[in-house]
Amino acid sequence: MDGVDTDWRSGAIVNPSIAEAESAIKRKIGSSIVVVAGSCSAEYEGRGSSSSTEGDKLLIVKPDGAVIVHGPKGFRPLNWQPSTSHIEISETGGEMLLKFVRRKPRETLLLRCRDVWFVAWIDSPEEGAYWMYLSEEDLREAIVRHPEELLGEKIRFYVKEKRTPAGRADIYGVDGQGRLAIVEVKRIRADERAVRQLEGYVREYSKNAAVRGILAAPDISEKARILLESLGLEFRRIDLKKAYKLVKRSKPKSVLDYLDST
Amino acid sequence: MDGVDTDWRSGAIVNPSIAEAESAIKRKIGSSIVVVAGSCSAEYEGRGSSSSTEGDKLLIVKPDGAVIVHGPKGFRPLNWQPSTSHIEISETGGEMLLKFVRRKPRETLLLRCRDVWFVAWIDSPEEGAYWMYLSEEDLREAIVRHPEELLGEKIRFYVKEKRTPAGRADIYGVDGQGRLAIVEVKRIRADERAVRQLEGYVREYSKNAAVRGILAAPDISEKARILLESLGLEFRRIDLKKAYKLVKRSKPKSVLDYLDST
DNA sequence: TCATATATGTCGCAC
DNA sequence: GTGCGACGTATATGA
Repeated sequence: MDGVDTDWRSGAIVNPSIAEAESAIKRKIGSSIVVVAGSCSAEYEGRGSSSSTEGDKLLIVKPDGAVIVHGPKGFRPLNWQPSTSHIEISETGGEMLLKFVRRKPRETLLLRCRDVWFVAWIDSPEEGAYWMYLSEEDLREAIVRHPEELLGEKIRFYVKEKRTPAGRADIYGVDGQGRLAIVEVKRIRADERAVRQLEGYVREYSKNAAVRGILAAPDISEKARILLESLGLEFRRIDLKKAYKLVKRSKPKSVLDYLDST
Repeated sequence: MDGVDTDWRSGAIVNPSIAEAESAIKRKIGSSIVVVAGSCSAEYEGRGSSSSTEGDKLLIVKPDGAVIVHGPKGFRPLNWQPSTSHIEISETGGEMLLKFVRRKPRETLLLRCRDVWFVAWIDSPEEGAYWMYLSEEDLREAIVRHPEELLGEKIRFYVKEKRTPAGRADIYGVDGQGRLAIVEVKRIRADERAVRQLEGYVREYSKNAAVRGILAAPDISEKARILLESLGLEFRRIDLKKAYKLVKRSKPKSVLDYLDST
């Protein structure tokens, strides 16, 4: 074995024996991000079932119990476990067995490693602040605040995310003619599901009065458009860049607030 | 620096200087799975936008151009790139910059690393065979082949995934009384969306004749059940274990075929 | 805890 | 390539 182990916040051992790998993993798991590379097979049994024969695998175990197994290709893991309630590490017949169990839903992931190429770790990893912008919530906010710019007409919105028996619609308002307008917002191209959802909300209210159903999205699929028109609903194309500028201008403090708190 | 570099199929250098890290990454990228741990910030701009401030990150770059950035928590990566068309590695002001560009859609991922904890790699990684079973397709197949065992009645199915203007229903058949039966299959607990979908397909056909709409799933949410009953649709609880046994028994060769071909 | 809705969703398949 | 629905979807949020 050719090993390196230090007092630093991270370390690695290269080409360890199975026993050495096992000991290092046991010592580091729970408090560190542990990365194990080796020639392993994997079996998963839970909501579905999967199996992979021996091949090079990269295993990542995080302090919060997240487990990720990557193969040589693709960005999606072969197997994973969002949170693991129980971990067993053992050795049998020159193989290292790693068993990750999750309860609710009951799932088990079993790794069987014949060779370990390296074990590496980062102790007590620190998280950076993270944010995304122009979320669907931001877009809703932009439409509520700037209906004329984004929808092309004046609508006074008086409630966001109103509940109805059929579910929850995005925003409700009153248009220039005093009619109720129900607006379903999508940050991405609207599909048939969005139309059906909107239809459900509109139907709920149209029992009592005439109601406009408006689908606001940057784009709409052809099938969704046909369905929407056949149901007497309206589509408003949203300019995301415009919305982004409006949100940025109207509440730039949201990001600053976040930065200040970190 | 405390480094290890060998002739083996894998290796690692621990606590390298920025220059050493850069050189190792440049040498290994493309042919190896490269794992880099360090204190980095990341910015993504493309279909969405995200930003994370300095913190411990784990970067994985695979030979096929897949890039994955993990933080200390959760099973989902902070950032990723399914395939990268262009990679730039450089050094500025004591920081290592890693820029990953993807074309179509145009996306860029920029990592800025102030410290590198380790760089590790697996050369020419080998893939094992992989398969999954009891997918939704398997379940559909099981219902088509064994309607009596799984739905509790004889239905002769004559087409799978028929297209309708409202979309695509799972399976269509004729029941004992000669009525058209449209079956929507869900491998997991059915929700309101599933009911709405089924309703759409049924409505499409009920213009011409009486049609039964059957939702087949291992479970159904309470709200979905209420909606389903109010729409005059039916629910059939599916025993997944029974379905699994039926599929395994009826076509065990699928797995064997796969094994033979590897 | 359950239910709902989003996602840089991704993936696979039909057109 | 686009369109569309499934996914071991995971994840956040509200009831």
